Amino acid sequence: MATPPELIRAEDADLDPRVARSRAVIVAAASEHFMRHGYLGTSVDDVAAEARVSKRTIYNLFGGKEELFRAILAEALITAERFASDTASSLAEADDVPAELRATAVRLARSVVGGRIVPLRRLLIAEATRFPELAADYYSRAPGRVMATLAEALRHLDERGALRVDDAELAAEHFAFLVMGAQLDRALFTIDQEPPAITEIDDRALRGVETFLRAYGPTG
Amino acid sequence: MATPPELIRAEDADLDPRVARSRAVIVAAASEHFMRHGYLGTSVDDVAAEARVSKRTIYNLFGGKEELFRAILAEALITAERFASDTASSLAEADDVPAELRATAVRLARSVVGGRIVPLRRLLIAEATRFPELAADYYSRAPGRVMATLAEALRHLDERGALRVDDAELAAEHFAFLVMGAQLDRALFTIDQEPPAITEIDDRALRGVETFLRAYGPTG
DNA sequence: GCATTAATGCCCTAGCTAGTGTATTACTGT
DNA sequence: ACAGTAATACACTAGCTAGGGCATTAATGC
Repeated sequence: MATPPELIRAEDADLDPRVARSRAVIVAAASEHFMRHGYLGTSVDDVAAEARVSKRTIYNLFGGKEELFRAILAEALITAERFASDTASSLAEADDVPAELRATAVRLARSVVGGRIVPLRRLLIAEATRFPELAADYYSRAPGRVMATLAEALRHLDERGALRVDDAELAAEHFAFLVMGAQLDRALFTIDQEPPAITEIDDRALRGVETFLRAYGPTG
Repeated sequence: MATPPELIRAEDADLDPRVARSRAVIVAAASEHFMRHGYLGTSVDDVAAEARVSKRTIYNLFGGKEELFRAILAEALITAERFASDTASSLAEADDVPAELRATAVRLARSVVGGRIVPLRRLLIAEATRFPELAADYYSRAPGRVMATLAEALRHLDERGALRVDDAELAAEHFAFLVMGAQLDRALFTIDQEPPAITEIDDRALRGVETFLRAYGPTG
C-alpha cells in the first residue's frame, strides 16, 4: 500500500496527502496504459485496477476519461519541455566545438531514442486526429524548443567563426535528424524488439555529427 | 450506385463482379476510416455505412474486423512497396549526379510528405502495440527498401568517383533524413493544418541535398 | 477526540460493438 | 430462362464501457 513519495509532485505538497497519493498512482497507471494501448484501448476500470484505486476516486479527482488523458499528457509534456530546454544549452559558448557537438548529439539521441519519449510520441501520433491540439502543442514545446535552442547556438557558433551556418533553423534540423532521425523513425515502428543498445545509439549519433561537420564545419 | 472501375484491382478481374465491386468499395471506405480513427475507433457498421454496403457483406467477404484491417494494410503496403522500389532506381547511372540527386530528393519528399503515406504511417504507429508484425513489415518493405535502393546507388556513385561515400547504408539514411526528415516528423503530428505546399516541400528537399553534397561530394 | 473530507464497494444504466442467423431480393454466367 | 450465388434488411445476443448514486469506512487537520 505504500506509495513511493518520489511519485508525488511538488505542486501537490500542500494538498491532502490522500489526494496527492491518489493522483500520483492514478497518473502513473494511466500513463502506462494510455501509452501502451491508446486512448480508446484504455478503460477507466483498467486504470483503477492497475492503480489499486476505486474507479470512483478517478472520477472524483479528474472528472472523466478525457480529463485524465489530458492530465497525464500535461505532465508528460512538462517533462519533455524541461528536457528540451537544456539539451543544447552548453553549446553556444563551448571551447572545443566538435567535442561539444558530439556531447550534445549523444545526450539528445540517448534521451529521445532510448527513453520514454518514443512511447509518448507514439501516443500523440495515434491520437493526433482525436486531439489535434495536444499533438500540435507537444510539437511546438518539445521538438520545437530543441530546434530553437539548437538554432540559436548554431547562430552563435557561426558568428564566432566556429561553423559556417547559413540558415540556423535549417542547420538545426539537419543536425537533429542526422544525429537521430533514422533511429527515432525506426523506434516508432518497432515495439517488440528491445530498443537499440546505448553503444549503437551513440555510434549513430557520432557519425551523424561527422557528416554535419563535413557540411557545416568552418573548413568545409 | 456506379463503382469507378479503377478501384477494382486487376487481381479481382476473374471474380464475380459483385464480389470485386464490394471488395473495392469496402476496402476504400475501411482505409479511410481506419486511417482517420484507428483500429478501435472504427466500427464495422461505420465502414458498412460509408461503403453503402450491408454489414453482412463485410463479414462474408473478409471474415471479421481484424481480417479487414489486415486486408486494407496489405493493399496499402503493396502500394508503398511498389513506390519504394523505383524511387532511386535512376540514380546509379546518372550523368549529372547532383541533378539526379535533386530529382530523387524531390520525388521522395513529395510522395512521402505530401501523399497518403503519412496517414498510413500514423495508423501503423498507432497500432504498433496491437499489431507489431504489421508495423515491422511495413518498415522493412517501404522505408527499408528505399534505404537499400538508395544505398546501392550511392555505392555505385562512390565507385564511379562521383561521391565520397564510406558507409553507403549510413549515407542513404543521411540523405533521406536531410531531405525530408523534419518535414515527415512534423507531418505526423499536425493534422488540421493542410500539408505543406509543394514548393515548400521541394525547397526543403533541395536544401537537404545541398547539405548532403557538402558532406559527401567528391570535392568535400 | 472530533468534524471534515477522501476513498471504497457495489449496484445500476444507457449506449455501443463484434458478430450471427435467416429469409428475401437482385444479379451473373450459361 | 434458369440455377446458383451474392447482397440486403432486420432482428438479435453477449460483452464491454463511461459515468453516476450512495451508504459505509478510513484518514486527516485542528
